[in-house]
Amino acid sequence: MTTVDQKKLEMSDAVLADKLREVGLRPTRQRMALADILLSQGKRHITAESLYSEATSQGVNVSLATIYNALHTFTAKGLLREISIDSNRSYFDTNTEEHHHFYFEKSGKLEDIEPDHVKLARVPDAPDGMSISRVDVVIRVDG
Amino acid sequence: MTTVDQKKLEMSDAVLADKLREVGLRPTRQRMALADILLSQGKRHITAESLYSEATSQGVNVSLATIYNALHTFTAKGLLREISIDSNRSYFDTNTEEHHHFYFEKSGKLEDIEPDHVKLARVPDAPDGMSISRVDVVIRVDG
DNA sequence: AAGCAGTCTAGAATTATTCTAATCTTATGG
DNA sequence: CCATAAGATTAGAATAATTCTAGACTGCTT
Repeated sequence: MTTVDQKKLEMSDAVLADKLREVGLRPTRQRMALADILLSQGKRHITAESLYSEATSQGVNVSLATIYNALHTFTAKGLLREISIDSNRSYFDTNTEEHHHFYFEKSGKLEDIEPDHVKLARVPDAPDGMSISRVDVVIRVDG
Repeated sequence: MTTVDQKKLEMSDAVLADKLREVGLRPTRQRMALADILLSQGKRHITAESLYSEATSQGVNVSLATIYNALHTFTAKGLLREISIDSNRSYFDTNTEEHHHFYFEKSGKLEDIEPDHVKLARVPDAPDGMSISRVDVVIRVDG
């Protein structure tokens, strides 16, 4: 954050802090650092490990427990979205808008699909008095 | 299998054994027992744990390692299909045909969607010389 | 400035899955 | 048939990922 040499912050600390407060989270030092990594750059697909190493390599000292806390609370508050590929591969997506993914089976990488390249012609009604909270489409390609 | 009182096998041992041999798996005692649970009843959504307890409660003695082996080899051979919901919830589906799912966030249960109730109007081309190996649609409902 | 609720941390604990290496089984070929 | 080799199974150890714990700390309100 302001503590180190951040050349091209795309979001000021004030804006980030507000973003956190908006969803009811206190802008603590660690959360600010993680929010900076997660929210002030473009859309990204992140894992607990990748966030952890990115943070530590930037000189930000957070425990792994805090990484998990942050990922979960951010997700619960709608700042992130979780995408699960298989039992041991799950990503957090910084893009929370309706969109879908390619999954590359070989590399294990995830990639956004251009929104207008997928279209659901028919979506079933939710059973009973339930409502649909989300539709996920994952297209697996063998590359 | 034939060792115990199986009242209403919906698939004879011979048929099951052939099914295994067809995909290059030897019909061992354990695999037969698991294949019976997995393949000779209707379409089901199963976890490692649920398969394990179902097997043991039927008096079939298999180690957990064998459960995982079976689930993975069956999946690799196309007898099962894995569906991952979130980092710690993943199911094996005995229905390997193209179809999609409702996921009930409250109960954690999965349910097939009638095939003609979902329709993808547009699917993107796979990048490069890659090809699409599978399309998964999971519709989350808040019930 | 003080206090409380919320947050952070290291390390222990838990959970799920995979590995190991010894033993056993199935399919085969003589 | 029997011997053999490749393939399977197993218990238990090992690993990996995530969560828990309890004490220290910090942002926010007054």
